[in-house]
Amino acid sequence: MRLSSLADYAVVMMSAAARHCGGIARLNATLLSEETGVPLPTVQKLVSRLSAAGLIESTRGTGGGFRLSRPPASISLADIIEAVEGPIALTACVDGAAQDCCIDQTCKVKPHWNAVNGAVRGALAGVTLASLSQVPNSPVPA
Amino acid sequence: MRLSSLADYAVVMMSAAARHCGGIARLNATLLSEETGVPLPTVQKLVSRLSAAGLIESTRGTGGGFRLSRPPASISLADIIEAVEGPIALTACVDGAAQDCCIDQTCKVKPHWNAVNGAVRGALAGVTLASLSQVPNSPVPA
DNA sequence: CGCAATCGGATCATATCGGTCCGATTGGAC
DNA sequence: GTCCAATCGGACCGATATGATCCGATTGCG
Repeated sequence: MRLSSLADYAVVMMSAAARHCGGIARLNATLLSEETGVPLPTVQKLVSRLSAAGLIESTRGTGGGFRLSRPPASISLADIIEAVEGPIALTACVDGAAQDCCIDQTCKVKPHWNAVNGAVRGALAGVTLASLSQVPNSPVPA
Repeated sequence: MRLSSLADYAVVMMSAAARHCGGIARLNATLLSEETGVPLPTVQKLVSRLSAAGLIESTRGTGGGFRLSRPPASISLADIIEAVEGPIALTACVDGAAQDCCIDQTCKVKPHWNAVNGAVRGALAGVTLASLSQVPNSPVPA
């Protein structure tokens, strides 16, 4: 019931990125590490995952870096957490995924997990990077 | 963002207990293990934690066992999860607890976590053992 | 008074996670 | 055109936390 520290770092990172450049300018992992205090290798790992998830766009080479691929207002905590931790599900027995759960048939609890998962996910989806960063002068993303 | 399997087992156990006896009769860990399919040692461990949390009352000795200390309607998922996993908090930086978070001062995200935690906890607190026992189509297990 | 059954705590193996390192790729500079 | 430097990307390794197993303490009954 506690998200991994990587996910926490990712939220902080994305929030810092949104606050810095509003998703327009390009920044590198080293700068972001200095800004947020997150260890550089961890930032790099997170950049990899976030890039694979399509939340940021990374560019290699000298002068490279990355930037938000979407406006901060359209990136939610759910997006970031899913990118880092995988699907948001409190239990492994989400429907659609066959499990080795030995009590699969007699389990009366399983039908209720989806509702709970949806509620949790909704709570996370309701918080965007824009609301996290509270950027004063850029309320409208380009 | 996924609760431990122990918590999952605990919910299944409590649900089974509520369904069996409605919190009145007394049952033992062995029977519950056979009913739910949860390994016996795990059931015993969970009984210990749940008993320590005050959710169930255990009795030692021959013919002992345990029973729900409260009606199923007044026991929620939040209670069970907190008993097994500790406080419900997505991050370690809940207010009131000093952290070694190096970005404590510059962290703009921290004030928002409490709202998210509250939303998640509310979603879990809204589901009680009584509602878990009620299966929509109520198929009688063999 | 002895025995059996049950909970309770302690111990150990396992798996996931977090941190670190090295290589592949790309842009710029000469 | 070639070399070099900076950066991302993936892979390896150690540490922490979790889950399962085992043994002892306690209690009721015969």
